[in-house]
Amino acid sequence: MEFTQKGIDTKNRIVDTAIALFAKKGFAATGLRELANEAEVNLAMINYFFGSKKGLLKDILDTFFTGYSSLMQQHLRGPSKPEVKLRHFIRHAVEYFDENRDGLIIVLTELPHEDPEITEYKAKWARKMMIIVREEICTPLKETSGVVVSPVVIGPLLVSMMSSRFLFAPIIETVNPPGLKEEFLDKYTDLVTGIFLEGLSGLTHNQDEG
Amino acid sequence: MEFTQKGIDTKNRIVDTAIALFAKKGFAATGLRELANEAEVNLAMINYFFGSKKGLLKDILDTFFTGYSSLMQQHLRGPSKPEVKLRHFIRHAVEYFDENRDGLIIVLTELPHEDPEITEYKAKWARKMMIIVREEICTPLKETSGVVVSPVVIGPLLVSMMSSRFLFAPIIETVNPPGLKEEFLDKYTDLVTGIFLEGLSGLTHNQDEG
DNA sequence: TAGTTTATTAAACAATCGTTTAAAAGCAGA
DNA sequence: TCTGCTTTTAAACGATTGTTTAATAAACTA
Repeated sequence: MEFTQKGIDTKNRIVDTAIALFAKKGFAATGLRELANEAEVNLAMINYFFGSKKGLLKDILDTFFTGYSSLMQQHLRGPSKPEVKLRHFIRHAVEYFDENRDGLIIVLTELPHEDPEITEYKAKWARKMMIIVREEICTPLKETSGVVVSPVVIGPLLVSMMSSRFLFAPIIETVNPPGLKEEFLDKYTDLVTGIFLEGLSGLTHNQDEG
Repeated sequence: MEFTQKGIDTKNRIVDTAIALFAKKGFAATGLRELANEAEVNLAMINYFFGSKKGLLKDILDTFFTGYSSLMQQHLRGPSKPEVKLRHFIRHAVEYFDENRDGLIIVLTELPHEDPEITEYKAKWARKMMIIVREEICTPLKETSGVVVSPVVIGPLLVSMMSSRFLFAPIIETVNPPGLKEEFLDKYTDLVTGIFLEGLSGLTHNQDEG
């Protein structure tokens, strides 16, 4: 079964609106008819291209994980010192999260939920990422600084820090009107990097007020 | 409408199993019939006590927010230095998260989702917490250290750090079998506190391997 | 152009959803 | 025991769910 150009177009249209809707309303709370209408696509096309609703979710998760995993390979692997690599990685990861806010929200909100079809799949990615964190951060850190941390603790901690602003964004923007600041991303990256490496006491002269 | 003891019992039974199911499968993915069966309660009792499914969710969110907000009032308010208060607060918050893992997961996974009935409600709590963070952390930090951070950035960041392990727990435990370590909570608290205040470079001799 | 594959459509499928109803049961105080 | 209130029950409500089917349209290939 080969896809033609027109087919790819509608397939992308489905994925794009699915990402937006799943992030806004949640995966389970989003109906396929609503999705089909929003994407201006016939209802049956979703099952035609993705087999099932969960197949569509898997496709979305896969895209996000692939991009994130590639970022880890690219910036965390290598002989440099962990602190140096972390600086680079955090900058690119935050940027990636910003460009894929909805995908990030879907991943984080669906992560804890048990679903036999999806769980095994998520575990596969988790394993892959834990290995990198262990080999590139935990082990070197132990050898050079004597600091012993587990990858299954420091990994999620780092992800949570980098994604915090984006996960809370929908509710924050109802409290604090969206800043629309050009420099926000840089400031946020500096803050996360600074705190992760040197803590609150190591911060000097950040200004992201507003 | 006054509740009798028997009524309170079944009401609690509904809430308890709802917390477990909502955390495990997600709010929208959990059916009321499944919940009623699990709680060994008649289906109609849910609407009888909580008005609607969303009413039940609100009740759960409210309990969690009330407890967390109380913790902020208790340990963040006061004349002590921010660093000192933060140490105390983080310890108690992590403990609270551990004792209410399922409630925490429900809050975090439902947070980003748009729902007119719930959004306004969540915003009310968010506002309340932001005020405390601003007055007790951001402002003092600015005056003493010159460090300028926004409460809508540092607040979510701190929450994300403290909750990271619990949010990722379900998927991590499929990769790394649950440790069941008595001392884990203390180690985790020390790690979060240490990184938040002094960063990765400030850590000395943590061991939570396994 | 004929033949084959891919894309799209409207309609129907059975199942489940949250909610409501009206009647029965349980339980209090008088 | 009777009265008024709370709790519980079974049944049905209409709406919506994800999925499938069979037929048609469109696109590509030889």
